[in-house]
Formats: sequence, structure tokens, C-alpha cells
Amino acid sequence: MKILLVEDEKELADSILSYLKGNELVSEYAANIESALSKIDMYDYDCILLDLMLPDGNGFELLKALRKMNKTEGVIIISAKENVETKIEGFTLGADDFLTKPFHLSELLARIHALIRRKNFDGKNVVRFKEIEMDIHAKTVTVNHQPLDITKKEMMLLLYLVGNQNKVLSKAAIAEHLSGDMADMLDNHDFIYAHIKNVKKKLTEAGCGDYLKTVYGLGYKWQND
Amino acid sequence: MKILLVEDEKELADSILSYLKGNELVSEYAANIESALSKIDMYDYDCILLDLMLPDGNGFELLKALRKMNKTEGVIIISAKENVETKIEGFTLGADDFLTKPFHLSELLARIHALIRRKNFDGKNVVRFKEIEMDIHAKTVTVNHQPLDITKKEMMLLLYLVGNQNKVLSKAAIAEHLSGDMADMLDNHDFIYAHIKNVKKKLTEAGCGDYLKTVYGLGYKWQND
DNA sequence: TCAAGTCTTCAGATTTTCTTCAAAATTGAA
DNA sequence: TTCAATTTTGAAGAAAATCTGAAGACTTGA
Repeated sequence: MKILLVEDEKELADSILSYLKGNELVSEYAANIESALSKIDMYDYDCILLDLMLPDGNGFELLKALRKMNKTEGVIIISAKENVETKIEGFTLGADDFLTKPFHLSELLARIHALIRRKNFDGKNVVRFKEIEMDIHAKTVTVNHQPLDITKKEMMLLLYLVGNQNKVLSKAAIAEHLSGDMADMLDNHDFIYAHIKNVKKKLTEAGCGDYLKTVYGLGYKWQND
Repeated sequence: MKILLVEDEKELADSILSYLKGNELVSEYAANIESALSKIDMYDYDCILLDLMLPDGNGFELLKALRKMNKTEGVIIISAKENVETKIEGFTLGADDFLTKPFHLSELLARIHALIRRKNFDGKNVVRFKEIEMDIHAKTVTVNHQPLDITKKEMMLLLYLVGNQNKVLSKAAIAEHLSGDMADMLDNHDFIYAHIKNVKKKLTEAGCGDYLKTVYGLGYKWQND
């Protein structure tokens, strides 16, 4: 779960960042459009929080650039302007939500979760894939209704794969998704081998080891059909 | 695009319905939870607009029932209550958005569109050439919907050729494209022969080996009639 | 604080892909 | 037709990526 906050008011940014951090969301910060774009280019975020008034332009510019790049990150606009026209423009440009300043941090958090949930799991708390059932809240997995002993990271990995079925996920993307804390891990992918191995092993033991495929040189994917 | 409006205030409901209709959205209407549930059971909606205060219970009940049934319709809560706790509860129960009454109909419309867009977008990025489909994102190739086992370099080569169809690509250009820019490779073209051979072989086995042509003395080209 | 469970690192084994090589086949021009 | 240049081919060595088990480091809850 990784968030990018694009906001130039340092004080507000700090309080949002620390609140999100306290709620187990990894977030990064960009103070202007240019820096935001370069980060977006490098990493996959689950959600982007976008202020409209930025030193080097209007947040809408960023939104347009994003959509032109075919990026699918969810975007929540955070703005002091609350007139309907601005909102409409935001949604038209592809924003997913709009929050008016000032707002409660808890509402922001709820909206982030709603967006990520929709994006990754299509609104279900229980993600089902054929004989596999994953309860996101209870953090349990069953295969053919038999419980599967799985650790937190393994669950995150499994959910990420199933949520992006038939897409190849690069090791870099997986590393980021699992650790959040990118910098140190980006070139050391050994721990992914370990997690993949464990997940594969557990799935195989449970009798459904054929969905998780390694795509040599590119990453891993969850194969549906 | 089909919307279900669950709302007991007849007057508000009418104005929403006619506005949505005027914007080419098909909407249906339920005045209470029971009627809403039976409609949801019967039809697939893209989006449900849910008032919280309903004659036969709280809208949250409907939301819970929906998620328990594993329904994945998007839900926008429409409520006069705008305290944060209510919003949080809504999001926790799986709502996708929350709109406080009174609101502009145009904002409602924008939020509906944002939700539907998010729900339906599958982020595909495919290059198609007749029976061949290359998914750049998933990094897979299919011929007549049969997956083709292809390596990274082979995929790069194929994309390069198809992307420049009917142009003759010199071996030097291909070498540069495949190898990054390692100077030493640029005059040794043996490895291109190898890759070309493998791609040709795989395409032939898949039944479409006639597009990739050798142009003696010049290079290779992808022939589109 | 300790113990149990979890996560990450490491190094060697294995697998897959890439490049090189040399012999054979093909091509186009003399 | 002949011949030199070019391309094709299969095999093999080199390189790169992945798998594996074990060990060390970190977390967490009692």
C-alpha cells in the first residue's frame, strides 16, 4: 500500500504523512508537479493525493499527464476550492475522489481505503479465486474450505498477485508492494524469491499450485485460465 | 450503465432520476431496503445510490447485506448526516463514495462516472496485428488467443518489427535496439540471426510465419501486405 | 525478557536464456 | 554456372535469473 502526497504546504503535508504512517500506509511526498511526475514514473503507487494549487502549476496538469501516460493510479484531489465546477473538472480529468479542505484525517484515510479496495479487490472483503478464499480483514485463507497457514507478507503477496491476475508483476513492483520502504530493497530481490517459494510451497501442498507462474526475466503472475 | 437509486424522498428521487436520464444513464428506483434488495438480486447494476434514512431501516443494513452477498456494485452513499463517524462507518462497510445532502446534481453525475470508470477500467495495453496480440503490460503474446511462449529479447524484437511494419530494419538498428547500446555488439550480428531464427520458428509453429521477411543484404521487415 | 514465529540474507545448485561458433544452405551478381 | 557474400541452422559455452535450504536478524506477545 503506497501513497504519494502532492502538496506544497509543508505543515499540512507533514501532518498527513505522519497520520498515514501511523495507520500503516507507506507514503511519499512531492512538493510540486515536476517532482511528483518523476516519482510516479519510477514507482507504482496505489493512490495519489493531489493538491490543486502547486508552485509549478495546477494539479489538473498532473492529472492530465497521468492519464495521458495511461497510468491507472487512483487519484484523490484535495483542495480548498469547493465549487462544483472545479469538482466536475477534476472528475472529468479522471480523478476518483475529491475532498475539500479542511477535512478530518480519518475521513481521508477512509477514502483512501475505499479507493484502494475498489482498485484492488473490486469492493469485496473476501477475495475468491476458484477454490481459494482470502478474507482481507480476518487475514485468513482457505483452500476448498480448509484453512491455510499463511503469514502476513505471504498474504500480501498472494492478494497482490490475485488482484492483478494475468498480469506479470515485476520483482521491483512486488518488492515495493511488500516492503513499502523502497530504497534499500530495490536491487535486492532475494527476499522475494523466499516469499514466492513459500507461497508456492503452501499452495502446492494445498493442491492448487498451478496458478502462480514465474515469468523468467520479467517477474511473476497469477494465471487465470 | 445502469444505476439504482435507493431513496424514499419522492421529490428528490424524481429530480435525480430525471437528471440522470437526461445524461444518458438508465436508472431505476427503490423506495426502501426490501425493494432495493429484490431489484439487486434480479439485475446487475453498475452503481447504487444509497440514502441512509429509509422507512424500513438504515441504509447501512443494505450495504452489509450487499457485501455479504459478495455483490460488487459500486455504492455511493447520499446522506444528510455529514459527521465523520457516519462517513467512516460507510466506508468501512464497503461504500465507495459519500455525498452530503444537499449536493449539486452535476457533482453526483461526476462521481458516478468516476466510480464506473474505475470499476470497468482494466488497464490493458495491447498491440494487435491480425491474429497476433501483444500485451505490453502483461508482457504476453497470443496468436489466435493461444498463448505463445516467448523470451524477453524475442518479444522486444517482435515489437520492434511490428511497430515498424513494412520498413526494412537493418541488422545494426536491430542490434542497437536489442542490446541497449553495447558498442561491441554493433558489428557482430550473429546473435540477431539466432533471435530471428527463434522468433520465426515460434511464429511458424503458431501458424503465422509469413509476416517476418528477410531482405537479403539489408535486414528484416514485417510485411503487412 | 524471552521464546516463537516471521522475515531477510546468503551461497551454492539449477534452470533458462543469450551469444558465439562453425558448417551448411541460400542468394544475387558476374 | 560459378562464386563470394549473406543468411540459416544446431549445438555448445557463457551469462543471467531463479530456486533452495539453512542461518541470522528481526518482531511480537506472553
